Amino acid sequence: MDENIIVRLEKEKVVTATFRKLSPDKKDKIYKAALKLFGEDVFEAVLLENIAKTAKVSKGSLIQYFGFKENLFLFLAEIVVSNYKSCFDNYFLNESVIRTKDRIEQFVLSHKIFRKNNKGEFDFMLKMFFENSYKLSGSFVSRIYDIQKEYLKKIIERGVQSNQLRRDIKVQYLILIFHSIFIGLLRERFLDKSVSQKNDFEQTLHQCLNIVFNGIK
Amino acid sequence: MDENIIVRLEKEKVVTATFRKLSPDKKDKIYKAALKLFGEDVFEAVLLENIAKTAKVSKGSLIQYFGFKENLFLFLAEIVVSNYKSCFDNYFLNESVIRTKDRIEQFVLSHKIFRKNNKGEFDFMLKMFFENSYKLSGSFVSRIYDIQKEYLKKIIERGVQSNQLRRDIKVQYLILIFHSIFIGLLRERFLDKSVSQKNDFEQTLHQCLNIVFNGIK
Amino acid sequence: MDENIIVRLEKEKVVTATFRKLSPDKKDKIYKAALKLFGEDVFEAVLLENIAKTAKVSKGSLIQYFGFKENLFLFLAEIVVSNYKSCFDNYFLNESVIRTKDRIEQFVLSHKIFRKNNKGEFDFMLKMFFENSYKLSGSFVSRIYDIQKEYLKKIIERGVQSNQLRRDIKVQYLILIFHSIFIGLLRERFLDKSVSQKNDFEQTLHQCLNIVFNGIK
Amino acid sequence: MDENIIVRLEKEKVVTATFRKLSPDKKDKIYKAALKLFGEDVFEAVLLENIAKTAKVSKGSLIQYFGFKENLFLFLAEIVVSNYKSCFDNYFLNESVIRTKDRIEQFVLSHKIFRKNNKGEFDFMLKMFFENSYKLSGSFVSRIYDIQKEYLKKIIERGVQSNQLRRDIKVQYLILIFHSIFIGLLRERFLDKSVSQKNDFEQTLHQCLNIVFNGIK
DNA sequence: GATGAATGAGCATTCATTCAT
DNA sequence: GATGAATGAATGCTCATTCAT
Repeated sequence: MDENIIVRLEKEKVVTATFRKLSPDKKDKIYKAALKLFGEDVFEAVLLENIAKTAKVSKGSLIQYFGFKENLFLFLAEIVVSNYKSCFDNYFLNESVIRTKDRIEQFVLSHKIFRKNNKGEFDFMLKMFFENSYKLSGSFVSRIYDIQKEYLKKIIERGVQSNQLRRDIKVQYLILIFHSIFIGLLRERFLDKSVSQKNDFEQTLHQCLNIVFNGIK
Repeated sequence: MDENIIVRLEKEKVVTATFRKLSPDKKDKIYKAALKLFGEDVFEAVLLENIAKTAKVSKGSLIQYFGFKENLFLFLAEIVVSNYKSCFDNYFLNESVIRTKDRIEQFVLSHKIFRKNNKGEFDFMLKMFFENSYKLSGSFVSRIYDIQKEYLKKIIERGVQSNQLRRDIKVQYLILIFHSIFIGLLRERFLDKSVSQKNDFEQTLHQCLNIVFNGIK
Repeated sequence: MDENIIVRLEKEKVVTATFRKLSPDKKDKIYKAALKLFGEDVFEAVLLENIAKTAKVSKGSLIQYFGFKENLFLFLAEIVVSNYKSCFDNYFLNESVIRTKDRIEQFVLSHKIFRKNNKGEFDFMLKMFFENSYKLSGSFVSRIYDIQKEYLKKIIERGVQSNQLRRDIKVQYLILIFHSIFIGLLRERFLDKSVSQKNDFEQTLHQCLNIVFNGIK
Repeated sequence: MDENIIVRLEKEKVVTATFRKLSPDKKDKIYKAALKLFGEDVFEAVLLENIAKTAKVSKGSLIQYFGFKENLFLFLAEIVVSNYKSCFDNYFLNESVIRTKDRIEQFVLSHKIFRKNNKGEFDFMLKMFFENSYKLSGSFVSRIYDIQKEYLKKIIERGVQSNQLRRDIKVQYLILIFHSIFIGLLRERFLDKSVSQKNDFEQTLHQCLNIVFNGIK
């Protein structure tokens, strides 16, 4: 957990000094407990009592650390954003594919690895994307989306530079298209309980990208 | 309000006979009040008291009509789905454009008219799509999405028949692409409070469709 | 149903003129419905709605007939007392046994016939005797007990006159003993769910009377 | 208050750990308050609010201690049974009379002392015996009756052994007779508001026992 | 007179937050 | 600093009674 964030959150009165001084171990336990429970249920339905029990601290301590339930949520969102970003910053440092289409495909697919290594974070994100409730969660989603779009932007701009993509197309449109497909796939794969047939995630992604690259006419 | 739905909901114990027998006017008042408040806030945060006040009935009556708060929500969702469907069924009866790309574009754009004429329904749908909370809302979203995908399917299949679309592309992929872009646009247009620049809805839609139809290479 | 009682209850504002003017048939339906439901549950747990449904009248009518739920109960108790009394007044007119001990035994046993012919009344009485709740039910129990004690008194006084019973024993003590055993037997037979072995009602009654008549020394 | 009972009730989820950890003083205050109010009124008519006020705790605390109103009642019944039993177990340890008839008489009369020292418990028991309502109270009455019958059984069996009672009489009949008279006397003394003359409790008890011992012929 | 829709006072229960230890 | 007991505002739901038709 990035201590700089804790320091900043303390200034913003989201966490207290008492929380900052906690051992990293204890902070992490609280983070993990909140992640699990806010990833399972809607803000209103998550009880401080349960988070406390899961984190093996007292309800009183939780309040002492964050002042309000809402702040605990804000702290959580902050760390998840940070973890997501550092995970994918790192991914792009070690990216092995080169062609624009492949880079987009691999970026999306790499979320499978993220999910494997960060089950809690992934579930929380899904909850926020598609089943969130609390007014604050909107900001979390926007921040994650912005990060994702930023990555896509870099890939696309590089594709334009290297003449893999037509220069007459505005980058922002492509970002929107790819990001929408990404999110649409996520929803279909992880949430849609409807009768419509479940497509294979990888196959569908591959074909959709082909379509967008080649056109459908 | 379609009385057949009320009759069905009565059988399913979602509404009571007392509600069924209410004057259409009163039913509508209650529907409108629920629509407004469930469109503004999360299930847990919506108070029966406020719905009652808005609909100018007593809390006791509300309970008498629906038995439970949850049933009031279910009733509401049912009517919104019905209204959405009948609105767009009607739209397709009077559709004036012919080319596949135009048909998709017009379908999406026609939601502006839907929004103008059905502000409450539209806001409620956005709330459900992107800020819902309650477990039941998932089913609502799936139903609306399925309806939208059904429309897209018909347009696309016609496009294939008339040789406007390549025959080697599976329809389901195209549905996913167009629907995702549609939803992505909706989100960006109506919910995204992020710093990223707001794109013009119509222009963006037009360009995105062009891109998908022509390919980006 | 004795119309004189209805007239008296109207004067006492327990029932309204509207109720009095009802057809005997309808009055009886309401009586039967109240009997059934107040015999099954505690005053507070009996809903006017259910009585109305059972009697096939509207809740509004019930209120119109009695003004208050409590009055409906009072009416009911009054009729049950009356029915009980006329039933056993009649029993004593046709009594066939002569010996004091047999008369007491037969009186108690004849409640089996009362139960067979007046299931509703009998269950209601049990409910009142042992599982009542509402302050008013105390008065009902006392009235029934007084009637029963009156019968016992007559039997015992006759026994004294005819030299079947010792003259030095005060009648009131004998009444208390026999009545207590009667009620104790009723409770054990119809209500006691305890582990203690269930005794056969008739056999037990017979033996207990023998004991009291013969002494236990 | 027997702490072992509290521990057992905690296992049975009738009371919470929070309640168990309360100071004996506070536990007793709550017990006394519940005793008073459940002894005055029917379950449904007893308000948590009033118990809380009487015990000088908050309604929230009451719920924290017992979870449900019903559990508070169960706790209360448990302690009353326990208190009754230990009181009379102790009574029999110090019993001074010897003759069977006297032992029964003294046992019944000793309830006067119980009443003096345990006014709350006594009133609660009367309420449960004769004016209870709630389905659970049946179990309470049976348990108290069983305890009383157990005492009578021991006295009677000893009487048979010591040839004070005829050996040809089944003990269970005698238990029924004496217990019924006991309960009948209680009812007449403490509850009967009827017009029939009130008998003197002690005198009546004495005479009734005489009658049963000597026979009435 | 009959109906049943409308009402709202009333209550148990929930749970974030406070606070004493 | 940590704890968890104490609090009470808040809310969904019940149901006798009222009242308009």
